[in-house]
Amino acid sequence: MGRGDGRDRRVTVGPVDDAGATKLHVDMDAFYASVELLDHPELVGLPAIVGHASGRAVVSSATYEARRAGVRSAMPVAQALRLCPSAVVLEPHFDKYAHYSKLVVGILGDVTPLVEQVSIDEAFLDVAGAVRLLGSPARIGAGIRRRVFDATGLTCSVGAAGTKFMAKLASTMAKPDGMLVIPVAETLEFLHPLPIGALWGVGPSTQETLHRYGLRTVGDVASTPLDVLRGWVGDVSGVRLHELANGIDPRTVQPESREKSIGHEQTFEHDVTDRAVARRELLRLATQVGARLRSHSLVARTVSLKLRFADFRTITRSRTLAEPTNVGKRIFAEAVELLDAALQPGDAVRLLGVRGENLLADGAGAPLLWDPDEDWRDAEQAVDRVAARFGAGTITSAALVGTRPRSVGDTANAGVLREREEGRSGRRDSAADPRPGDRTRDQGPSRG
DNA sequence: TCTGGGGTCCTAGGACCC
DNA sequence: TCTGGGGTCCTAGGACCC
Repeated sequence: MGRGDGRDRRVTVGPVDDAGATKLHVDMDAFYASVELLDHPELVGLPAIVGHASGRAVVSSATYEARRAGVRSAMPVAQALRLCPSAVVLEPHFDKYAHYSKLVVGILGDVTPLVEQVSIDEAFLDVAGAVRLLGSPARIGAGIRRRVFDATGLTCSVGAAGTKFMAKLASTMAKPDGMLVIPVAETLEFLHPLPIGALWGVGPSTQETLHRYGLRTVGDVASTPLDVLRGWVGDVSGVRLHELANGIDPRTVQPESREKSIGHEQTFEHDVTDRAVARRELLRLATQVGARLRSHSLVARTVSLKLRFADFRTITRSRTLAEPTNVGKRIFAEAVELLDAALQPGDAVRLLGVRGENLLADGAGAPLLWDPDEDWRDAEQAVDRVAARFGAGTITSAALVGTRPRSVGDTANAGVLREREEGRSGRRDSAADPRPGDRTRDQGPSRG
């Protein structure tokens, strides 16, 4: 019944009560694969997957033809090809996806300013205030689908319901290239027959826990006493699951969201035992993180290292700094110490990751007069240049590294600043000090 | 041919302060 | 002198989402 119902309502230009269904979820269909097919029209209707061709790659996206053969995203490409040998493997082009994503978000922004982009291919809209001007939620949804297709040649699916969770459920059921309105009055009727995995936040682990207690459907969760549920899955998850299962989702559409962490990670093509190779990769990652922090005008107070070993065991190590930073070298210095402390002789490393956490706004307006990822000696020369131009004492060391000047009298000496930031006693910095010749090789060939 | 890369959120324990 | 309790910060791990 459930699925049949969904199909029947896919075309919503009918007597569907959409008045209260003012939360919309817009989800691009097989986004990366569909974008790639724009450039490969000869592949339309054929199985195709997007992913690197390299050994450890996984599927980023797959056409519906490939999905029919069992291909799923996050599946190893090799496994996907076993399931679907005729599938064409396409290299991803993230710049293209970002481009189309922007076009779509622009269209959504014409409907209402209340657009919350959840990922590159998904967004929520609150259209409660737009209905007077643009018509009912179903009309608005249909308009969005038409405009997106006209502007990009890509299809999307739209769900409309009374809450974000139900809207997302609706778009999922409408896929591909469909729209589904779930009238508020029919919320529980839709929800309760679904398997518990349909609940937002229920993955394999929680599902197994709930199965152990005999729960199979969302309706089962809804009728479980809250306190019992909390005992099984924890206080916060218990409350959330109980609410969602009863059609309650207090989350509003949040147009602006600030990032809480910025990181990069890389799985090696082959596990790495050479410490120097690992450090070089760490420097590359830290440099990227620093650059992205600066491009967002942020500084990180905590540097975190992620390490995955050959056996897939994964650990994280983090350190909170006395002074927040967005300087690649500084991030690298912390990360490499964490790495050296975590690594045992002979360890084979599968993946390295660097992340900046505890983000703070960088000082507004402190201009970068020197590229922070240049050598420290350049910093000292920069100090001289700046002093010559503006007069000594007009520029602070903080401005030099892109952080907010804390006191105008700060000494304009990067060396002093470096010592202050590395303030903990007894720390040697040899590990943090790549030898001169390393630099060119750090950029490494290999990628891409 | 085992298992990517970008994130968020929650839990739990210890340190530390009052 | 036999040991409370709350709050906050930090760290580590893990579940989950796209």
